[in-house]
Amino acid sequence: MTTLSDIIEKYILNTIQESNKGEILLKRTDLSGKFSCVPSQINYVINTRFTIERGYIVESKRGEGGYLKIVRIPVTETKIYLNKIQEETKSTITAEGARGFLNRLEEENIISKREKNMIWQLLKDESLPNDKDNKGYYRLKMLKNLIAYLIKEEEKK
Amino acid sequence: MTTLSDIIEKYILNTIQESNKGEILLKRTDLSGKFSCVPSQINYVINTRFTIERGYIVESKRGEGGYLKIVRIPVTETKIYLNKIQEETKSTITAEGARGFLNRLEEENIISKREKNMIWQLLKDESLPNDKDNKGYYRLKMLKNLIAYLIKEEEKK
DNA sequence: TTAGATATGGTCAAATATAGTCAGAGAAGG
DNA sequence: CCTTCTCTGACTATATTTGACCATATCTAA
Repeated sequence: MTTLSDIIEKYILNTIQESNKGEILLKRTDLSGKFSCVPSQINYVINTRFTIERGYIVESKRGEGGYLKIVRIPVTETKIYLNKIQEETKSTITAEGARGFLNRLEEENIISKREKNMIWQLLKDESLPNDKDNKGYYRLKMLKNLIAYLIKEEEKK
Repeated sequence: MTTLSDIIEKYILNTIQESNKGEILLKRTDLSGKFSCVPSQINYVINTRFTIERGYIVESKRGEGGYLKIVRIPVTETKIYLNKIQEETKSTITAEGARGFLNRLEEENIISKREKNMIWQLLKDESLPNDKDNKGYYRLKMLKNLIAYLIKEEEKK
C-alpha cells in the first residue's frame, strides 16, 4: 500500500536528486498544496523520513520568506563509523558518557583537543537544565546533531 | 525566499564594506524611501541584524540633521571583546543571537568556521528542550561556559 | 529667550505570512 | 482485536511588514 506520505517522500527525494547539490529549499504550504493535504503532514513526512538517522539535516525558518531546507548527508566510511557510534548510544547519555565519547572522537582524530574542550563546555552538567532525566536526553540530541554535522564534513574531504 | 529586510540588510552591509571605515551614516527616511517601505522597517532591520552579538553598535540622533550611525566593532583585544560580550548578554539568548555571536567569533578569528558549525549543532533550537523560556536560558549558560573557556585559552597565549 | 513649528528618529502593537506541536481520529497490517 | 502508521485540525511559535502615536533636536519668529 502506498500512502500519501510515501508519495511526498518520493517527490522530495526526487527533487533532491535533481538538484545535484544534495540540498533543496521548499515552502511547506507549496508542498501541502501540491498534494492537497494539511501542512502538518509535511512535518510528519519530514519527521519520519528525513531524519538524522537516515542521513538528512533539516533547517527551517518561519514567517515571511519562510522555508524548509533539506540537506542530504552523503555516505562514506567515516559516516559508517560515526553511525555505529551513534547507534551505540541509547535514548540518553550521561555527562561521563558524553565525555568518553568526545575523548574517543579525539583519539580517532575526528575532532581536535580544543574542539573537544569547547564542546564539553556546552555538554557538561553545569550548562544543562537542572533536570536529571532530561539532561541526558538533550545531551544526546545535541551530540547526534554534532555527529550529523561531522559526517557531512568528512564527506567533503 | 528573500524578504525586503534581507535586501535592506545586504544593502547596509555593502555600504559599510565600501566605506572602508567600518562605519556609516544613514538617514532613516532616505533608506525607507529607497526601498519603498515605512521608516520603522529600517528600525526592524537594525534591531534584528545589526546587534551587539553580531558585532555592531548603532547610534542615532533625532530632529533636524538626524541620522543613523552603524559602527562595526573593531576588535583588537580578543579577551576584552569576549568579556564585553559576556557582560552585555542578559539572562537569555535566542538562537539567532547565538548564531550571530558565533559568526562574530569566527570573523574575529577566535574560533574556526568548523568550530562554529560544530558548536551551532549543540545550540540550535532542534537540539534544545522544547521549552520556550528555558531554551534561551540554557543556551546562554552554555555560551557563557564556552566563553569562559575561550578567555582562559586566550590567557595562555 | 523662548514657545511653537518643523524635521527627524523610536516604540509598540496589530496584521500578515509562514512553520511547528500535539493529541486524537482513522486506516492498515498482524 | 491490537498495534502501529498515517492523517487531520486546533492551537502555538516566530518572522516580517505596516501604521498610529511618541520623543527629541533644530530652527524661527516674537
